[in-house]
Amino acid sequence: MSTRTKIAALLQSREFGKEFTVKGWVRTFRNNQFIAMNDGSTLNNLQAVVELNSMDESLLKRLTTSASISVTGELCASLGKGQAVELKVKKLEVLGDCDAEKYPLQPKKHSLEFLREKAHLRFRTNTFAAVFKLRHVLAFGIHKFFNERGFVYMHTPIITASDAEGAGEMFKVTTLPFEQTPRNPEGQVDYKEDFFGKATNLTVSGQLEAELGAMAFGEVYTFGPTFRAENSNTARHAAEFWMIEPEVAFNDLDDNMQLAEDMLKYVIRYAMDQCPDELEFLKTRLLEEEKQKPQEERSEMDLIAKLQFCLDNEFQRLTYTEAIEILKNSNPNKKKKFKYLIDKWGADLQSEHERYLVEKHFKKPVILCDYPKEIKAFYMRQNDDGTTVRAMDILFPGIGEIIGGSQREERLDKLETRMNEMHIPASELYWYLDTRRFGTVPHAGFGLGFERLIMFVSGMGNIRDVIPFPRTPKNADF
RNA sequence: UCCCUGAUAGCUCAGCUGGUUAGAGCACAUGACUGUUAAUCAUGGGGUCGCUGGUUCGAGCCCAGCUCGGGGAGCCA
Repeated sequence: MSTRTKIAALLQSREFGKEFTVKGWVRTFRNNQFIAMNDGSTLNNLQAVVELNSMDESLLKRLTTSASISVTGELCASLGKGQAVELKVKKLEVLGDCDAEKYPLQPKKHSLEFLREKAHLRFRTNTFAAVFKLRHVLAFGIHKFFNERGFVYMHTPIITASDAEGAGEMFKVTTLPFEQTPRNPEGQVDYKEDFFGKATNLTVSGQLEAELGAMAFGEVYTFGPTFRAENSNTARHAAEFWMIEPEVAFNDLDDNMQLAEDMLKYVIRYAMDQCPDELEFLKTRLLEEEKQKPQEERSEMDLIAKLQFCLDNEFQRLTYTEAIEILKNSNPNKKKKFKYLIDKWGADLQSEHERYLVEKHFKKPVILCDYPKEIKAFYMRQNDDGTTVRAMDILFPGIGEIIGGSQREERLDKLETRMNEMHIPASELYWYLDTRRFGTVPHAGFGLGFERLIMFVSGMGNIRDVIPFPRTPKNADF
């Protein structure tokens, strides 16, 4: 068995004179002498120094970008400036060659679009190493947060037969042959012949099932893949994404908003604690990128300052009605700069309105609540005014909606009436309605788009760059 | 799906009003140099100008359709 020291540990070590073995991949080989190598344990590279004429020339020729190597040598204080320690190479072995002429990545800046096409190799770049390390840390932080608060992690089904929720277009799951699908006497596809004996789809949300768990455990959360077959071509939509959906018995909407704000702040702080190098790198990357933009489009704060600002300030809470008033009296509305002008109560807010509220008016995360019932889902709790429901959306700068949630309608009669109005078949959701029949309680929950959280924390502008192998319309490579 | 925009060397991009041999930097190869930090210097190889059709004496450039990317919108997380 070979012992190897990880670069993260070695860069911290000051055991000069001691011999270590390091294994990793070449990032660059400079001056026929200096190997910058990385093993994934840290964003930082180790400099391994080959003494001139101490190694076979043909061996050094093989030190191309991304060749895998094993290096044994003595740790010493670096003579050069960029690093504190370096390894004086005694033994060098190439484990796997990498043909520099065929290997697509070069030690230079590549566009994100180009790297997206090389998704199988992009982990080897600093940017994506940082993003996907951050993704791991944020996922872990979310589990940590809920675990510390006594939530039960619940696995809701990926394949579901309930098509009544209306959260979006669904992917069909079937084993029926596309040619000659079995038909019933009316000529429709006969799903009785299908694998599950009924039409099934990939889940668009675990919420309804999570509510069932909350009625026993009190507080549960889901964290799993979610699928939407919408033909959405934007930087913040994917066909397959991960969603976190807590559901808490006895919580009202205010508790719900507090839980969401606490959770976001907890995981952002956790990422800042665990990934200082990664965030520093991404901050610099973003500053470089913004140099290309005209002055007025640049951010006022750098990435780390933005995250810190988010931690230090209360999210702005206001009702839909208050938001409409602000928008109605806003400059862009008066000067008719909005594409969709706000004239009356009841209109759904467009992206431009949300962005105005978050980025121009309040300049911090905003929680909007108490929306008109017409523009929200059937399960949201109706307010006494008869026109609004206890819904809430959390809007983040640059991202838009990062969380959507509500207090749920726990009163059976009100829920059934609303389902009727919205033509949702109660018979198919008997199991959901049973929670309101048997020991119903007020409860609330929300859905957090995991990739949108990563986008916010990493500063990446496209959802395709925060999920390893993104699935979007016309793209399911790798 | 709609609006705008783009596709030229392995990568990033320039290419004038349609004109004869399509360029640069980086990468790669060869050599020089040797405490470099995306090393530097010299030399060299490298192109189906996204695809299909059209206009024209002549198309990288103009027109139409298609494919894919980017920005915005809708749907939402």
